[in-house]
Amino acid sequence: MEKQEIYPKRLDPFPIRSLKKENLGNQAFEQIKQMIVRGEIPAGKRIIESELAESMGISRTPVREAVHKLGAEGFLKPLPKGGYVVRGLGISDIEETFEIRSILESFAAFLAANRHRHEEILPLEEKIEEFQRSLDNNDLKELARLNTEFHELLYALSRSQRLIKMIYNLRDEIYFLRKIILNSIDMARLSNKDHREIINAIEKRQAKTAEMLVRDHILRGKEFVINEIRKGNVSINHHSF
Amino acid sequence: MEKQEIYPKRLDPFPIRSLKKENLGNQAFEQIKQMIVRGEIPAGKRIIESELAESMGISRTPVREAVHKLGAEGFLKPLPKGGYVVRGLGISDIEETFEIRSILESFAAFLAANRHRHEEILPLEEKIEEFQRSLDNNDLKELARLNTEFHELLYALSRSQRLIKMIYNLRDEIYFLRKIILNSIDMARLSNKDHREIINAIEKRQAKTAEMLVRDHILRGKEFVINEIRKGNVSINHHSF
DNA sequence: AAAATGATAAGTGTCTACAGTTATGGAAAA
DNA sequence: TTTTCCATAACTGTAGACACTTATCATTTT
Repeated sequence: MEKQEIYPKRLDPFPIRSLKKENLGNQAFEQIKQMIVRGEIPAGKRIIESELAESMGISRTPVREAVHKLGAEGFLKPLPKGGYVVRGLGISDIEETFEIRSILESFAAFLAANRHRHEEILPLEEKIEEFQRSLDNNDLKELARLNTEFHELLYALSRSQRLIKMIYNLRDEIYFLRKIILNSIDMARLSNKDHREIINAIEKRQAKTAEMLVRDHILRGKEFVINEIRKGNVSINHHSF
Repeated sequence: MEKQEIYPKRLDPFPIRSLKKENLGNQAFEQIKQMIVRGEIPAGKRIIESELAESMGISRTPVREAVHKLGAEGFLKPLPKGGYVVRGLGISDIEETFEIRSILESFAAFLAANRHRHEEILPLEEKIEEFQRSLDNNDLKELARLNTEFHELLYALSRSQRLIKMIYNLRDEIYFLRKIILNSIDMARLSNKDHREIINAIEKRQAKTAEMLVRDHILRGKEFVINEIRKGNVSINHHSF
């Protein structure tokens, strides 16, 4: 077989959290991470530093830096004799990730209920309205973005930088699943209903209620996703060998 | 001032989780991490790659790899114009870390209650007994090790690799605080009493009870530590400038 | 045809060199 | 003496080279 691995260019916007124009190492990190979480590099594929370096027009050094960081963050799995492969996620990995998210995000909601200032609620309500409008217009492609923005606003209210970072990391790990729920119009409606209730509880500083609502929100999402996978409506990354 | 930064050698054993003899990059990672969490490199000190490289007898490349990973994991804070400084922890960082730990570790206990096999309880009970003997003999220097081993055995029962890794990371971040609680004989006794109750609940598969016990266990630890810091009995890293 | 062998290619880990940038310190100017 | 300015030193980021290890594949051997 010819050496013709092509790494496709940007499909749709991936949330780059730290977009201060960075050095090559960090740029490489974000780009490669995108390719992985989107499945553009299939699970099980070995990472070849020189290949990536060439395809990005830079030297191996910054690529290497990026690859090792991705290894440390769990997106790549080290091989016994050096190098990495793209990690694949089995159903139990996905369940695990949803469950930990349910713990962390519900805790963030708990903190948000206690710590938010009143003015900070309005932007969240606006996101909910916007989401609703997109639903009513059947404009489904906006939903993923609005959903992400809603959650990011929400977590910020927890005032816990560490917690937020952990949540983002977990979300990125299952980035490729993010649209499954919202593609079902019924689930999308249910989701926004949840959001309303969550904001309601937070606004009234009912921390325990908010916590419980978020936990159930995420666990319902988990059940739906797992079911879709089991029914074969969604394919998760398979090892390419 | 002369260039004479000396990085002291190993004081007491730091738990190296992956001690398969690694490449220089990973060795450097572990070594530098130790220096940081033990405060051998003071908070606020800028990391100088060539300095570390020389002191470890290797080139800058593997050191650089290690330093960047430590940056990604939060042990080092990036400087606006390149390079890193050792991050310092304020009281609120410490509170934050304890709180997230309380969430994650209590969840691990919840899972452990549901997922453990019966034979796995005995080793935990033995650790508790050993801890008790050390207490009775006033052999306090063993307590930190036994405590760590107990908790590691416990988390393993959760069968959730991701969760365990997150817990370890958080524990490492406040490694330098680990002895404060156990240095108080009263708190150490209380701690082992907690451990007994926790194992009891887990053995009976009372998941919710175990969860609650662990949460309170950790939050009590937090209160104690914060108080010691406030009273000035313990000094947390200060920026060296 | 299957298995063993060895040359070659592929790939990581490590080192060194160098460019560009920021900090330092001392001499010149006020 | 204090401030300004410039040369120099100190570092990081990036590239490229090389050594060593592992995989590949054609050729020989059985």
